[in-house]
Amino acid sequence: MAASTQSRPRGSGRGRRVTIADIAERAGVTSAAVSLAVNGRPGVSDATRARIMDIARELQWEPSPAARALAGAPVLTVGMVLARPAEVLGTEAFFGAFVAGLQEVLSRHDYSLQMKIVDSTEAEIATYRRWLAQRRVDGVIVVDLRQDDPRIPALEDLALPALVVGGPGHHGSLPSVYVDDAHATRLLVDHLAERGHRRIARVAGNEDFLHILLRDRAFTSRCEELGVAPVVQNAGFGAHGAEVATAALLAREDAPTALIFDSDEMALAGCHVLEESGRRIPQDVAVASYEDSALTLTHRPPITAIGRSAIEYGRVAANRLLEVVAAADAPRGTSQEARVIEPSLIVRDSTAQAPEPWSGRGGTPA
Amino acid sequence: MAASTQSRPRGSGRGRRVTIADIAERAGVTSAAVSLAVNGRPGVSDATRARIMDIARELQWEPSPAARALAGAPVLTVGMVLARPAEVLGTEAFFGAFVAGLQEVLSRHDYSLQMKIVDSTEAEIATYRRWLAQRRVDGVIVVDLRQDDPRIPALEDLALPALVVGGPGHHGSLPSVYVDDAHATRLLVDHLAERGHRRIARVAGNEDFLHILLRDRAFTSRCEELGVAPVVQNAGFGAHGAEVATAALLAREDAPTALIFDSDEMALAGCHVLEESGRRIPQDVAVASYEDSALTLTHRPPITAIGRSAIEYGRVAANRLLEVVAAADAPRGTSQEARVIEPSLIVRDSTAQAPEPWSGRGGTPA
DNA sequence: CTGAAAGCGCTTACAG
DNA sequence: CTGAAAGCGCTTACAG
Repeated sequence: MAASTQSRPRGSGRGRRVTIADIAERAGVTSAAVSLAVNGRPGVSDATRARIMDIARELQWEPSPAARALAGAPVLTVGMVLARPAEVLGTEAFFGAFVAGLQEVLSRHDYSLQMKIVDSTEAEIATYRRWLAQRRVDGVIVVDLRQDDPRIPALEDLALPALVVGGPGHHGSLPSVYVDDAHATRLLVDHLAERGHRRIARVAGNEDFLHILLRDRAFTSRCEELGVAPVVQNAGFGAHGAEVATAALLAREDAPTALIFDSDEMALAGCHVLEESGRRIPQDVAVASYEDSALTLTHRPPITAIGRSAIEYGRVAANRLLEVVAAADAPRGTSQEARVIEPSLIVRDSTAQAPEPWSGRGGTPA
Repeated sequence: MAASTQSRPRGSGRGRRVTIADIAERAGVTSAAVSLAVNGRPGVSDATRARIMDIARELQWEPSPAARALAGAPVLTVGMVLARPAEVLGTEAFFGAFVAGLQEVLSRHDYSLQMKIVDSTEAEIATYRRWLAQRRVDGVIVVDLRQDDPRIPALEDLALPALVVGGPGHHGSLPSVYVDDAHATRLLVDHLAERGHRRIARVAGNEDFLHILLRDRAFTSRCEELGVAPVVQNAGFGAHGAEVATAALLAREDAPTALIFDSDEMALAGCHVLEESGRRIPQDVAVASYEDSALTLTHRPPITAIGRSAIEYGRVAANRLLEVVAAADAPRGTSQEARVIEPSLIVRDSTAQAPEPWSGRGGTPA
């Protein structure tokens, strides 16, 4: 190893680190001048600023985040607390993609994302409180929004810049970004109705989450508007729930001719049940998913899905959070507003065909 | 909002924060004594320590990470740089699960994970250098190990505690954790050979990565030991590559009777091609995957897979990294060693059956 | 076991 | 535009 073997200061780092004092000495100015110069603030002449910058580069100076934070500057970190077990997060395609999108934007702005996994909503709120007291983060991003979520009043009280992912509604006075699930629902229902389906079922995920609830409502009301018979089958989350739910739907006398699943994982699981039962997709049953992914694309037939890219969702959330954090320093601005992501429908073969006429084994003809 | 509207110190936080000076004053000791007490270090009597702790709790004191870091204490953060676009990361099931496993362990130890996405290996190395200079992290975790990886010598030089995920070999003098891919390969090949397969193909991912290369080698040599004809079909990563590769294999005169895929995503894509071509799994072709997931389990038939849980891999890596970081403070210990994760084989229906006798359309009979 | 002090590397008023 | 200083909240020697 090329590193010096003599004992170095605690932690790490080879030799003494370069500080603004070193730069100041070389430049023949005070460290305050250096601070102003490197932070692009007025107070030094252009000539001195240039000289200082050159020396900083030459000395390979890097600012100390700790010193900056201690002196009151932003810590350039945002936090996200997850009150779900690693097992659940790890198996959900949405999580990885969302985080990747967040990271991409945050990294570009020299921000980092601090994540923490806890096991209850109370622990989540306690973490926000602690992060604020420690000045560990400049803001937080709140996910998995629920109806009447206790985190919202807690955060409103805390004066910690926060962005809620989810809505509309139920995010109190906090800024939010969300995908318009009602619109997505209408896209799906309209598409299936157009294809001639008159009995459409929704295989619904965990209804604790607000967006699931919003889909339920939009689904029922849109079906009714179109004179279509809506069925909502609760499935909890995950593949297994979707299998059971699909089987239950198939067993009905008036079995639906089209199924909409809340996630790509659920859709796949449902498809397998359909195939096993001998149904063909889309000839016997049409299938669509609220979540697009490599899986929906790869499946045979490829599955019609809502093009809400989780990566893009992450990017939008990160950009919005950075705005919110920046606004927190400024005089109270108009940062409360929500931002909506408009979903699109990607039509694929799984809904390519009209349902075959029902050969009278019960159920109301449309 | 209940928060005070009067101007508060820059950043955030309501009112003046509680410091060890406040505790010291209340307890009638110096702040040094408080520091010793709250950090569980000797130097204060048990009685004073207890009194100090009580007051700290009462005042809801939280240590300032910035002040601690500036004073030389560990920053309680580890870093991970990813030199892959968010798009790729986001669609890979492994990433989310691995991160979830890392986070679970790190969170429990009050460590946080700092991630950064860059677009080249050079940028990755530059990031390590910068993080070290800034004292931003206590250590880093290196993923996506390649043959003769330039990051290894760079990190050996940098005296930044680092854990390599990958191996064996090619991690230089750095500690490493890895899944024994050679062993996994033998498990798969042996299983298929036992089932009577004599023409086995490996649909291989991106061979830039060391673990893919190690699988290739182990695959060929094990097949030869067992008198089985090995075929390695390069597919790059992702679903599309796997489809093309599978189709190519099926087109061969001596088409294999068993296919091993490098990931669950690839396996699913391959299965769809098989199904489209009219092949039945496992009657006509057996399928196995190096990566287990909800998808391999949900598929019909369920797919035989290596039980290398990405979440568990993340947990092991996190624990090992924490050891490495702790060892960096201590006199140079024996932290260079590698730690191996032993994979297991989960047999499912996709390999349930012996291949049907080859009705003489070419190829060498076994 | 306890006290008084220096120092970590910045930023931010406040004088000149 | 520039200088001298205080302060952020800790930890760590170093004396008593």
